[in-house]
Amino acid sequence: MEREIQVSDLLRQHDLKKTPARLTVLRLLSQSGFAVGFAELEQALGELADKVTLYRLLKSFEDKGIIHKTIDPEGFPKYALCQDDCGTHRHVDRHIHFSCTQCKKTSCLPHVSIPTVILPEGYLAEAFQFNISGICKSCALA
Amino acid sequence: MEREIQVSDLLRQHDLKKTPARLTVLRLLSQSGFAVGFAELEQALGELADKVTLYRLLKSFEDKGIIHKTIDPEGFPKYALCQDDCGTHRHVDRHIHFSCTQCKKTSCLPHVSIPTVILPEGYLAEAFQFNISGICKSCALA
DNA sequence: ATACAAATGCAATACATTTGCATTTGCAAG
DNA sequence: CTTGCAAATGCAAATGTATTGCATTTGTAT
Ligand SMILES: [Mn+2]
Ligand SMILES: [Mn+2]
Ligand SMILES: [Zn+2]
Ligand SMILES: [Zn+2]
Repeated sequence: MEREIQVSDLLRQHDLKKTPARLTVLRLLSQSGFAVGFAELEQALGELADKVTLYRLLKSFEDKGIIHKTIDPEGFPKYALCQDDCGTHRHVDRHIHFSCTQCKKTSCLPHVSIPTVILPEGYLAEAFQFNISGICKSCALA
Repeated sequence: MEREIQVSDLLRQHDLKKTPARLTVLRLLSQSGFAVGFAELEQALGELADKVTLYRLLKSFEDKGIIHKTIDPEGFPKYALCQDDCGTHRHVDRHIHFSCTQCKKTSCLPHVSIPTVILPEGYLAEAFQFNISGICKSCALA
């Protein structure tokens, strides 16, 4: 019940009511080692909640700084729990994403150091979005 | 007429017929220093061509390796001429993109060197997509 | 000038996401 | 344990974006 308590707390901390749909989504995201696509979340919900509800809760989670969205190289949005100190309408997800061209899974890579990009004179960097695609560890071994 | 000849050649080289819509799009892309959004291209075409035609010609340009598409931080696709040696179904657009949060313009930065990202053991990088957002040169000065 | 494949226009379709509104539900106060 | 109410949800409709089918037009090689 360790994890259950964690996701409940996450909701309470952000003034969001504890509903079955929200708990299911947060549980899946906290257990999966990957960024999860809409379809997979929808399937996990099953009859538990409508597709519209999923859209809405994802939106509110994102607004609250609980999850972040990343677009994989094929254009599909993937969702993952924020690991950094994100807050309401303030995201600081400074990490690289890796998408496997074979298994199509997207991973957050918070331990990979962010390279410094030297921009031309006059440009001011504020945020970035780095996606690397290739073969993931699992697929490489198989 | 310098540029006109260039875009005509571009079409001929890729076995694409020289049509008003295609010429207009290529001229705009070759003149604009930025990656251009669908809406702007559509406006440039005016009555000259249908929206569907624009979708189709962009698709064929991309397939042929004439243009590449990049998704800006707000999710809008932007199109730009390929600068590297891309070919039919073979893109090698290895450059960084910069999107200004103020003027919303996206630029290709072919002269910015690509940083080396050290991935965890077992991962094999094949391609990347780096987008930096911030304030562009023009907006910084203004 | 002719012929034919390629390109286009228009309508219909497909699909993803958003919105409006009536109903239900979580939760806090009494 | 009830009650009250804002928050959350379900369902239908609306929106927005991109694709497809098919009849017609157009570019270009001969
Ligand atoms: Mn991430
Ligand atoms: Mn580019
Ligand atoms: Zn994989
Ligand atoms: Zn700018």
